[in-house]
Amino acid sequence: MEYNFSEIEREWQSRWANEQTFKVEEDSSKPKFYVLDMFPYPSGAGLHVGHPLGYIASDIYSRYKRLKGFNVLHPMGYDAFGLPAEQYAIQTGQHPAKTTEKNIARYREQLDRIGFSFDWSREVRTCEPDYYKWTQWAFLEMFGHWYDNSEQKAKKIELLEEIFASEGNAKVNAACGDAETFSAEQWKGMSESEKSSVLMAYRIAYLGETSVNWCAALGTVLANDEVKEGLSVRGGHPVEQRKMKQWQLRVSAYAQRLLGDLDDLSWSDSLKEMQRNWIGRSQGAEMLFKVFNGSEEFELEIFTTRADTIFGATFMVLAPESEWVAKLTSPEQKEAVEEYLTYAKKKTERERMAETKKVTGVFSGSYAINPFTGEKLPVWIAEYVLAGYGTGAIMAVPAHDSRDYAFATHFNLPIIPLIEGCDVSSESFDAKEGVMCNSGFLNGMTVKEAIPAAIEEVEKRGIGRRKVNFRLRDAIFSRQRYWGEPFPIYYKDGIATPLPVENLPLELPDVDKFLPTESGEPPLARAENWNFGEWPLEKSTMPGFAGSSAYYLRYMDPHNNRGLVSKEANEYWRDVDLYIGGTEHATGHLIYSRFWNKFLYDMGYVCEKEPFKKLINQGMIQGRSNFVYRVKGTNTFVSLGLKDKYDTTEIHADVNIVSNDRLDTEAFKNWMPEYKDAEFILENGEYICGWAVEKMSKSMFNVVNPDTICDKYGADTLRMYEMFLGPLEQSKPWDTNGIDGVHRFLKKFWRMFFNKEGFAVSADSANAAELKVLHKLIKKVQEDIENFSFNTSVSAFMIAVNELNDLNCSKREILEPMVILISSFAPHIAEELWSKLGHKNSVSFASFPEYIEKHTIESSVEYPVSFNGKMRFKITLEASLSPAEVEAIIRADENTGKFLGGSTIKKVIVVPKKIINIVC
RNA sequence: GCUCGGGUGGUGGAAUAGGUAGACACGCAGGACUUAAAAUCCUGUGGGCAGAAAUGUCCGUACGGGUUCGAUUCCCGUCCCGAGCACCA
Repeated sequence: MEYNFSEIEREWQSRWANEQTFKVEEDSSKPKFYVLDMFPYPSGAGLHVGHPLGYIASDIYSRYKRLKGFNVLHPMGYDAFGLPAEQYAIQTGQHPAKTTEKNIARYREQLDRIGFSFDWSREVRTCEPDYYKWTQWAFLEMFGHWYDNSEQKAKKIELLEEIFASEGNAKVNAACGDAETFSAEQWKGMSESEKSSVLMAYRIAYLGETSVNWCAALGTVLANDEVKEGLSVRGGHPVEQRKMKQWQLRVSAYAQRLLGDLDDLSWSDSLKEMQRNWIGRSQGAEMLFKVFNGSEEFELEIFTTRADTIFGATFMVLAPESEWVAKLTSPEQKEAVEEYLTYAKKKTERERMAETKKVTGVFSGSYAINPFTGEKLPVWIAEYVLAGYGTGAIMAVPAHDSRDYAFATHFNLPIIPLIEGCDVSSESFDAKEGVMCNSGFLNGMTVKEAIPAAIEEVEKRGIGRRKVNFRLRDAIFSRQRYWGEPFPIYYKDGIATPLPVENLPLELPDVDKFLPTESGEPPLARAENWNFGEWPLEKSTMPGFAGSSAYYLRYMDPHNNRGLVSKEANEYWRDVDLYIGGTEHATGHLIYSRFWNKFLYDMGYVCEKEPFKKLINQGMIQGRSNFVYRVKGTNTFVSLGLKDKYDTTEIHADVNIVSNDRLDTEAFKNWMPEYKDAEFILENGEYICGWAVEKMSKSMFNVVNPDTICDKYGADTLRMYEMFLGPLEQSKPWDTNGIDGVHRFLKKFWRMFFNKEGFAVSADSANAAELKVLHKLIKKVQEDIENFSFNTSVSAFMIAVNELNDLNCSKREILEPMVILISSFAPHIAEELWSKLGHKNSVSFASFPEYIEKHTIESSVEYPVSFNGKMRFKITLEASLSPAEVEAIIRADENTGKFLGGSTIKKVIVVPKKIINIVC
């Protein structure tokens, strides 16, 4: 009987859907396991074979855990708000909701064909009001709270108002923007509007002026992680810096916790490292320098991580945007400084980056006093100092900082070396090592000793203090766009006021066009009556990461209309045990989600402080393009091996008409009209194509649709082949060349259950050799799945089937456990065989221990023993033995090196170089 | 520039608490079945040398050193590729 995969797959997919096989409920009798994929943005292009890679891996793991007796939550949904749908809407006038709906339907169709065990009853879509109600709710919670640094916890804003009313803000240690110190009396004397602007500086979701990434082409601001190399990640449009009033989330308040809690997560080192870099903790000191502008004296605060180099500070530098610039510019320098400021302002972020090597700056006319040497230090203004980091001012130590060095050389400022024996004649000595010199009381200390000693001295003199700085900035939360969550905020007499919770969700209104208004207002300004009562509503919408920040919580309890997630559901499912997704979210979604979760944790809404316990980054699937070579000026194409004999042009050929790099020449002629009359110069009767690894995209004609693979080979083959392609976490090109091998394997496996008459599985009991194959397989596959080494487990199946074929084995005792084992990888064929074996239930819930665990005897034991008291040998025993039995056989006499109990050893191989293998 | 990965046959990749490198698969070559093709099955397949053959032997995990009885694996240096961050003081 033939392996008719299309019929089998169609039948089982509809049964799983009809019987809701994978629907889960909270069940306290079973341990929970939560497996999550990063949900997709449903783009118009549909899925290509690269997209499901992670979904296949997570599905294999989910099915495996289900077999192991876990109650597995494995949901799927759509990150449905976003720029592409809106851009498409602007171009075509079609409502983004419509295109999104259509794209989702297409995605769902494609996903269903691959045979995933998702619980679709829990599907979420971020653009549905029932869903974004809770995104808006979380925003209001953040608006209603402030962050207490002393307790490292978010607290209610009402509490802050009480503190202000009773003692002012002097003692409040909060994460906040600039706020003048005031007393309780002053607070009470403030107007509503003044109070509101003070409180705004403390809120976790706040409206504040900040330098933002403005993308003119998209007409909106972008978060730092949405900008790469000065261009927008979506669309690649130029981005410039602008000061604007925007909604922001005080992510920076959580910097230390986001950093610290990283240690306990099972994430890859590289991903953790990326987050650490992004958070960018640096420990140093803030120091006060006396500055004099010719008429007035001030104290200028700077930040440094190298307090030890204070004796080498020869000048000071201010960021052009620093508020100190105005105070410290002397009348003589006024013109030069203003000219420089104009120059710096006009530069876009992109130009700045392109010119990082270019040294620019201007002298302010003021001087600072080095508190340790008493030396007069000129204060400069230069764009290499950033306003947003530290205090926007630095002490420059050219001998030991390469940027200061470049500046000092350019403007001819003094350089004082501070490390014994270092050479600073051509470059600075940046390493934190060596012994200090020219440094007063620090002389003779190593740098490591000098740093804390210097800070201690600074603190003692009362001119500074220890300080930790973070690179992580608050997240810009407004977008001047249409297709996003509206803010539940209205402006009452100009004061930002939260919408009452009972008015949520605030639904996205209809507009006539999706463009900004003529006056530059966001598209929501076009909506009719976009007001709350008589007051205008906020016209920005929330960014893409808003909806994806808490979706994993919503899956736990997706239909709850009283809360984001009920306490019961949350306490049962707790956190994501396994999260699979791309590394491109390392500094975006994965930071925001963790922040969002920690905030909800502080509120007591969720019970785990981290959302994603284990995280695997699947590699990207790149495209593998094929080329044909057209002889210049003709319509003749020459095969790869002969192309050097001609003058040719390389042209992309559609990979779907190429198989094993052999071109289907007839299909090629029909592919495009211009090739209709193409002629070919063949080698050995075939046209061989060239190939290259490129991004998978339409323009390269290398996009492979999973549907095509399912039609030709079936979903089970697709699933196993994607795993077989290589290690999950490695990026690799999609290459259909090897898929026949996997398909052949499934056919072979299928045939093991049949003879000429039909389905035939023997009831005879298995012999030792057959059991050995099974045991080896069970051990290997279980180990591999636990280690996410799916490619080697596919190999293990192939080996087992080959070995059993050699043994002519078709015994139920062997085959039945194999069906269960393979069901994670190839669920359709497994279900079919399982039902042919006479089982009524789905193989997904087979009694795993009954079949598998009774076979998990160690089939091969590697046992180290000591020999001559010195050397260690590895002994390999190729038999089904318990560790105790093994020990009885191979225990060696420490002194003589002779093996005890040697009578059971059948064969001892001593190969050259004294390696010993023993076969029992 | 800094950080983190990674360099193994014609190809994708196995094997690292150090122990017979190249599992498995693709491709290729030869063979069986077939009028033929497809499908299926069998054999061979890192390189050099010797041999009619079984086989033997030397060289081989980017390159150069080191530790070790023994290194693809550990250490030092060099080169190359990929990813991330990038004036963060």
